[in-house]
Amino acid sequence: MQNAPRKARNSATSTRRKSAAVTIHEVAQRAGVSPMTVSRVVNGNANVRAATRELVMRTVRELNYTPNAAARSLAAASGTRIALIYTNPSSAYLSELLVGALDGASKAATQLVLDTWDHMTRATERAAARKIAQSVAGVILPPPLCESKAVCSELVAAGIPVVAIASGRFQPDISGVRIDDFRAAQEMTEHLLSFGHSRIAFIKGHPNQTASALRYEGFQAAMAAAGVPVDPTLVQQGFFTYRSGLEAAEKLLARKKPPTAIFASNDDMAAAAVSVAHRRGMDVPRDISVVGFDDTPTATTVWPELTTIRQPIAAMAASSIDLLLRSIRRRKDGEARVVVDHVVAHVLVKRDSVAAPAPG
Amino acid sequence: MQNAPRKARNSATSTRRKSAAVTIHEVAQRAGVSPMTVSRVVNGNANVRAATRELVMRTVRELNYTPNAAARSLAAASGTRIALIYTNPSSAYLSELLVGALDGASKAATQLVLDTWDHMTRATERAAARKIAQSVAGVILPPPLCESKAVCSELVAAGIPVVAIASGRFQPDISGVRIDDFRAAQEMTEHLLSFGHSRIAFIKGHPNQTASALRYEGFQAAMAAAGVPVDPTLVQQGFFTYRSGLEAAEKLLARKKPPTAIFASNDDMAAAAVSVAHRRGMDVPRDISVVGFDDTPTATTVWPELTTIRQPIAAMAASSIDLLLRSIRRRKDGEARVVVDHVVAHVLVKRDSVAAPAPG
DNA sequence: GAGCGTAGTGATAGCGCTATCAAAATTCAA
DNA sequence: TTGAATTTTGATAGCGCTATCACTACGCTC
Repeated sequence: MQNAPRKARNSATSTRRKSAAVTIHEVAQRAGVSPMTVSRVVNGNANVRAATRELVMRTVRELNYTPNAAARSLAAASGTRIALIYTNPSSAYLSELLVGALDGASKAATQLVLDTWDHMTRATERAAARKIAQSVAGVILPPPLCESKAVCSELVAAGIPVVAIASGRFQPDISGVRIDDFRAAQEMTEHLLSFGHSRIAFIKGHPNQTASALRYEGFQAAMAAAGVPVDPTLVQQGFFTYRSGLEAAEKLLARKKPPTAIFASNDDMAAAAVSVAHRRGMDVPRDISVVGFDDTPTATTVWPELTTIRQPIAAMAASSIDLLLRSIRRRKDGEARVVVDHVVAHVLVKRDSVAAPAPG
Repeated sequence: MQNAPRKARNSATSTRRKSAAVTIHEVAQRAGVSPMTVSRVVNGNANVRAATRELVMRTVRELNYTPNAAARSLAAASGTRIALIYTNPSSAYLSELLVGALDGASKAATQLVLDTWDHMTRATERAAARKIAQSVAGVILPPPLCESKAVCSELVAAGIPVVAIASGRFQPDISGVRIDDFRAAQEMTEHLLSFGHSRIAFIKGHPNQTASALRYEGFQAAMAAAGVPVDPTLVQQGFFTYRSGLEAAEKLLARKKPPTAIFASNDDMAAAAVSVAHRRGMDVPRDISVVGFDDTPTATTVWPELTTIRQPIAAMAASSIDLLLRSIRRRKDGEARVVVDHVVAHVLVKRDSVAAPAPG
């Protein structure tokens, strides 16, 4: 018994509303393949002949096709959601991080979910990690969360891929996207030395982040290489906050023989150092040079603008999404977990906060 | 040549993956109605008999049913993408804006796309607006873009809903989510007056943003209401940047009889004022009080922390998404465009930058 | 040459929901 | 009481995508 013969779908006959967006069918038709093949290419997944892949990709580009995220997550039922978990909401590079992550996510038609974990104990962190592991397919961890053994181990145990972003050191269990903090600090120190500075003070970062140690080690290494001794009284502990920078700089500049340059482990502390110098009637950079690290908005907000190290956070975030997506796919295909350490280039940005030390 | 006998589909036999969530079908079955009726009830939409509605709602509650956002947006084909366009990447509240927008978007299974428009002429803005209008169903516009006639008119002409966020003044054509800048500035001024200040300086915001004018007017109104004359030489033009705050504060504090309080139109300029005060050997708040506006991270970064007006940007962004989605739906239903002006509550946050003026 | 893997591709059937329209139930007018 | 107007409900057909599996080539072994 034949069923209703109504069949000819789509085209313009549908009574249904029409969304203007390009669909996978149009791409398929144009490329002369089946929608399924397009899907495979777009997802970089299965085995598609190189020639076919090439053709489809070109068509996708021509038509400017973007997968519909809703349809995708509905069909896959696997809701490819990636969580970005952050702790300190006022962290200076948060917006750049978000912009980058969102950009990467939207290019890949992946849903990005945000989560703030504040004031957590190790136990609640564990619980939160377990919970998030059930609702997303991957996690991006900026510092200081990526340093938390509790969080990482829980996530790894749950089998979900994790990417640590801007964590100082490569961790054996989880992938990372970062700059070479050691090398960057070394270069910055060399920059200062090249101006003739030798009494260079250093304000350390928060001790719970490996990047802090690396930056300090880079500083030490450059000083040692130049044969300039590091005066231990010119090394102050900071915590990456403006406040801590204020205190550290205060101690540094209250000395009868203050340093001629201050290397702060991040921009906020450097800005604080500038503020303290001003309060004491010193001109920056004439009386003292100050440099920071990270190139956050703070660096260009204060006056004079800070010489600093640029971390391409947005690009790093976008590439974290890529990395994560690849891991997720691999995992779904039953392949073994692969841990990647992606080191991206930093840039020494020279602005107006460095000059040669005053003679004498 | 018999084919594979796999046949018995659906029900629990489906070879397809299974998502654990309760579906509309289960609710329908349990309630003894059709899925369509459940859909209607859940969407509060059409005409459903009260008794039926009641029954369905009870069942929904019993089963703890939550609509699948992906399926919903797919079926409704409701423009799934919303654009958030911003200009100044280092704008202090960008991250809060992003967090809020992303949160709202993910709750509604809407795709959020970001776009940066920098260094644009009126012509390129027009072109960009026309282009974006083709690829998204709605647009969120933070300042200063929401003040651009070119952008707004182009978008409105294309018929796509627009929400201006934190724009000072209600615009006839487009919906807005904002605080009452006038009232907020008024309250802040009253706060200063209540401490006994009368020589209050004001640093104005960028003249291209209506919020600037409103804040200034609020200041004037409060002064007038208190019968305190505004010294015109104590009013400086700023541009919302730290640098402009620096210059304005410099002029203000160089006077032989400096003000006892400075009301800056945003936090960055207030922070600059603090810095200038410090440089001149003045203590904040003992020698001079300084207040800001917006409650951006800057407000709590500097020392002392700034008394300021909190704009709940994240919440405003989330509610912009809601507003937009509703407009999009209305538009699809062929209903007339409705323009909403949503004014949310601000908060006067008292911190450490205000004290009574020094006697004498 | 029959048998049997193995890449590469396509046909089919949904994922959970809603638009559409027809059918059924109800109300109302005459 | 009956026919018409109205309200309420349900059956059906997709939204755009992907999981699954059948099928086609093309090797390869024995």
